[in-house]
Order: sequence, then structure tokens, then C-alpha cells
Amino acid sequence: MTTIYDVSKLAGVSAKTVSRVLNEPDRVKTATREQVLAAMKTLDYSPNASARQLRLGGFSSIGLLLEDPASGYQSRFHQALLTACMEAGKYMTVELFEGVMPDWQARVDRFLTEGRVRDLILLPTLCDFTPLKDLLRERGARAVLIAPSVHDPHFPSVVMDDRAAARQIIEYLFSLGHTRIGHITGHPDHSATILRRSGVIEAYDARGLPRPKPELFASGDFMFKKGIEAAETLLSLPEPPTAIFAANDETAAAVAMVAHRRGLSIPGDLSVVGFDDAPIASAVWPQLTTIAQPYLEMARKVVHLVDTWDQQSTQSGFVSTYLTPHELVVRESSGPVLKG
Amino acid sequence: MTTIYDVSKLAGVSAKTVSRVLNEPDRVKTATREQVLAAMKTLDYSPNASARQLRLGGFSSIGLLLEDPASGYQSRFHQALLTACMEAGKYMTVELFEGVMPDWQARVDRFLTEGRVRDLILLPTLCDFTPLKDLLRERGARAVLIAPSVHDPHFPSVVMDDRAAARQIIEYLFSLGHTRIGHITGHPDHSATILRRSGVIEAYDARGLPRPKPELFASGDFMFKKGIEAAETLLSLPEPPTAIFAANDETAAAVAMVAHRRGLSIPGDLSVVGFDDAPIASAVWPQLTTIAQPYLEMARKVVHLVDTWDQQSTQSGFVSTYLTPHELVVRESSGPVLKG
DNA sequence: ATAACAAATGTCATCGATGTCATAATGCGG
DNA sequence: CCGCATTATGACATCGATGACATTTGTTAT
Repeated sequence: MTTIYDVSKLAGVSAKTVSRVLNEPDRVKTATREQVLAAMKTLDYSPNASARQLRLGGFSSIGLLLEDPASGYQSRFHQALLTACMEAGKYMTVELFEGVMPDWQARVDRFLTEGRVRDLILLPTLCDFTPLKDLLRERGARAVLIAPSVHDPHFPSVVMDDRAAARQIIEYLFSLGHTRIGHITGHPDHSATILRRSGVIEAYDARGLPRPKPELFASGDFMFKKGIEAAETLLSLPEPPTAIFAANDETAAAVAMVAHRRGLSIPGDLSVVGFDDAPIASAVWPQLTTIAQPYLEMARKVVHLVDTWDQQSTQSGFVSTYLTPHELVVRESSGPVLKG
Repeated sequence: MTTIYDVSKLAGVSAKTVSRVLNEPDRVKTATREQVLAAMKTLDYSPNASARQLRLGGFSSIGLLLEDPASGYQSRFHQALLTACMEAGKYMTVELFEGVMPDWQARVDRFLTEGRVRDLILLPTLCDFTPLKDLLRERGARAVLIAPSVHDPHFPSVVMDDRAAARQIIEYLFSLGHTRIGHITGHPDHSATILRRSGVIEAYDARGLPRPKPELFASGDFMFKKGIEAAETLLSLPEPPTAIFAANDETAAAVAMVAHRRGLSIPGDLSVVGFDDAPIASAVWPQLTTIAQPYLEMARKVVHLVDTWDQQSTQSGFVSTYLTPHELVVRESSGPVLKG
């Protein structure tokens, strides 16, 4: 590493002058400045950001731990958080994280030190990964969670009521006359999976209907591929459902594909509804009825929580939880049951 | 900001001891350690990463400038780069960047200093944005480009031969008997758009066929929505094409949707091919024939170029360009022309 | 030519944490 | 209770850059 002193020596000036060339070029005589610039080029000098920041007062970026950046859900939050950070003039540093990695603790430590990160954001499913949260508390790190309606007593969080949303979409299907409704569940490790599933059951209970038979629940994992298998299973039932509620839009897109392959028309023969309002929900034919979450709003709230951490946690001694609203978006993939 | 000295004062020990509690807890008597930990908790102390790194030797994260994180293309590279960085033990900090922002220069400066970034990665279309590249050279920043086969004399780059790939996919359609082939172009600002378009023409020329009539070129912008309009235009022609080559998969998905709406079967009535092998290419029905790029390989190469910047640029005085291979992936959306 | 002032450059201390080395506290065998 | 080996702790310098202030150089008016 070449330092400002190396440059100053080569250019025959003091370090301070080199510093000025970088920060207040006008205060340096043109001839000198050019010498310094030449020296910098020769040595391929680039200033040490740590030193600069130490002097100028620290800035730290917000850290995001991502389990699977290819997952649509995480990638959408990732994007929303980027936007929110930009709006707030902050930077975000991303680390891939998998709880199965044997050295995850060391990796988190490294992230907190080398990654120059003080505040972390955890998305599902990391927001449910207790060993990680314990480690963070031990290290005194700050974290904000984005979670499916599970309140964590130690970290502020932004949550969405997955159960209520699932219930709402099932009630919508009821209103169209559907009574045999299949549900493809999400990944078993996500707490959202349980919540959405129980939202379904809640809807039946609330309406006084008998709970759906077990074969109407097919297990998925939020991924397109597994969605295909699940859809095949449901549509091969002796008495197939007239509507399928997939735990997310990728899965719903898979259902649509399987239905097409089987010559079923949507929503004529089968209504398909998803969850998340992912881009794919508008990019498949027919476009999917789904539940929209206000990603950007949630991201903004998270950044705000990070920003105001001091006042919050230190002063009040309790953590805040924000419940964000959701919305049913009706598109082309759902319709009334055809008589007959 | 509380420092290590504040903690040491409160705990009644020296700063060095506090430091030890953090870095080599075993070398501190249990009683002392607990006092120190208590003081840290009371003061909500978190160590200053800049100072630590200054002492320990600098680490700097790689910066990625993203124009539009929602763009499938950029988001795929984003993900691939994250993976490659993780493999290489590096961190990546992301900044949203738009050339239209009036203060983009100041933003870049801030990113290079506050963002603690020394090396930058530029994707299309930023890799073509000359004012930015000029600024980076002036600042002595290091950048590596991911670009569509345009060699930049100042920065190392990883490129893909878009023209050849486009030519290849058209030749494949020729081999299926198609001669009226529509092309939906990409965003006019992307150099890839011109390259893919000229690859199309090259294929006709090479085969000694007359070049396609202008109405067979519809203008798109790589986005699903514009793709719908373009597809409507092409399919409304008096003599509609038997195949459509969309400049990317999102657009191809739009073509498929429009075709379905019009009751056309794919690939019976219309062959549809895309470009990129995006996730959506496998998530629509029928799955799309497309061109696959080795994203992860490219990302690894980029990280490697960043890593070896010193040896490369300083010593040899010229920049390296890596051409990466592409591959035609044949799926369900393309088939022979039906006689008749 | 010189005082008076502005411009250009340099010296030194500092940001917060840790390495080096010195010193103080403790333990243990005799 | 002493001497010596450990263990625990502290004082000080250091990382690379910049702020405050000092000093040198250059310019202008008289």
C-alpha cells in the first residue's frame, strides 16, 4: 500500500500538500499540484479510506445478511432496502449468509469488523434464526428485523400480518364461490409458511365451514420447481380443487404452467392466487391475483429504525414493532366457479 | 460516539485492557472482564471500525454502481457478484446510480470516500457512460467493466459477444425453417441493443438472404411492459412473423403472453426466443429458448481482475479484456415452421 | 526598496484502536 | 517469607489522513 507520505516524498512536498491536492485543489499552486498528481499516478496511490474516516468522523454502512439472493422475496427486499438507503444517504454492504455454514459465527464477526458494519438487517428466515440473534446480542451489534408478524423482544422489527393476509385471500375465493381450495405451502423453515397456512384454516373456521381435507395441502418451498410438483399433486386428485392458493407468486406461476400443460384454462377451470406481488405475478399469463406488500415502505421504516436506534433502545428500554398493511390485488387469474 | 477510552474510564482500567476484552478475552482476569463488559453495555459502546482497520491494515469493499436494481439483468449480475465476492472473502457495497441525477459526480465522490470503496464495478449501461468513466480516471479510482463486447482502453473488462450470440440464435431459427423473423430490440441506450440487432442482420447476410423489412423490427426497452406493445405491433402485421427474437427474456415472456391472449399456440403458430436465460425463461409456459451467459463465471473473473489490479495495470501498462462464452439453450418455445 | 498582506506550504497533534514492551500483581516451591 | 516464573495490566508509539496553526514565499502599494 502506498501512503500519502510516499507520494509526498516523490513529489518533494509535505504530506499536507498532497492532502490538499485531494481535498482543496484550489489552495495549491498549479505547478505543485501537477507534480503531486503525477506522483500519485506513478505510485498508483489511492487514499486509505479508514484513515480518512477515522479523522473525519465515522460513517458506517448498514449490513444486510442474505441467505439466498436468488430468492425473489429476498431480492425484492434487497432492492427496496437499497432504495431506502439511498434516500437516507446511507450505504449498504451485503453478505451472503447460510446458517448451515460451519463457520458462520466467524463470518459474522468478520462482517461486523472488516465489513465496517454496525447495524444489521435480518430478513426471513434469518429473523427466526435464534443462534444468530444470540450472537448479535452478545456482540452488542444492532439489528432490525423484517419478519412475518413474530415479535422479537430484543430487536426492533417491521412485520407484516401474513396470517390475516392469507385469510383475506381465502375469503376472497369464498366470495367467488370456491369451496374446494388447494393450498401449496411455503418452505417449512419459514415462519411465514405456518402463518399463511393457519390463515387459510382460520378463514374456513370463521365461515363455519369444515376444515379442508389434508390432501388439499401440498407442500412447497416457495420455489418454482417444487411448485410444479405440488401443482401436479393437487390437480391429480380424484376431486381436484377449483382454486389454488400458492404460498407465493413463483409457486403460483408454476401452478399456472402446469394447468396450461394440462389444458386447463385459468380462471375458467381453475383460479390461481399467489402472494407477494412479485414481478413474475404480472409477467405470466394470465396475470396473478395476489397479496401486495409495501416493500419500499417497509424498507424505509427499517432504515429509519436503524437511524433512530439510539433514542429508541437506549432511552426507552423497549423495542418497537411496526405492523405494515397489505393489499389484495385482483388480476386475471381468479374468477367465479363455473357451474356444471 | 463512545470510544474505548470512555469505557476504560468507567471500568477503571486502561484502554488496552478494554481492547483485550474484545480481542483476547482469555488474557483478562474474569472479574476485570466483567466490569469492562458491564461498562460497554452501559455506554452502548461499539468499536470504531475505521480505527480498527487503520491499525490492522485496510480492507476495502468492492463498490457496485447499479442503475436499476429491478432490472433483471442487473439484478442477476448483482447476485452473481455477491456470490463471487463471498467466495473471494470480499464485501460488496452497492450504490444506486443514475446518470440523470444532477449531483451524480458528488455522489460518486462520496461513495469513494464515505463508502470506503476503492474498486468499482460497472455494468451496462454505466460501462458506456463516458463522463462517469472520465471522472473515475481523474479520481484514480479503479473500475472493472462488464460490457457487451466493447473494449475500453482504460479499464479491464469482462465482455460477452452479443452480436455473435444474436447471430447464432437467428441461424438456429433459420434451421427450423423460419424466414419471417421479428425482432424486438432492447433499450436504445444499451450498446447491447445495437449489437444484438446487427447480429440479426449479420445472420441474414451470411445466409445470402435479403435483410428483413423494417417493420419486422419493433422497438422495446428490455422491459416486460414495452414488450407487450412491441409484440402486439409485430403480430398485427398483415404478414406476421413465424418467429420472434426478443432482445431479452422479459420481453420474450411478454410476447408469449400476447400470443396466448390472441389464441396463438407456441411454438406451433409462433416460435419465441429470448436472450439471457433469466429465471423467468424457465418460469413461463412454454419455457423459453434463449441464450445463456455464464453469470457466475463472469462475476468471478471480475472479482479476480479487481484482486490483481496492481500487477495488471501498473506493471504491464495495458488493460485486459476477457471474452466469455455463451450458449444456446433450446427449450419448448421454439419449433419448426408448420407447413400450410 | 520595503511594509503589509495574501497565497502557498509545512509542522504538529489528533481521530480510535491495537502492537510492543515495560511494569505490577499473583502463584508456587522451598 | 523469599525468589522466580507467570499472569495481568498499563504506557507509549503507531496506522494514514486531516485540522489548527506556524512559517515561508509571493504580490502589491507606497
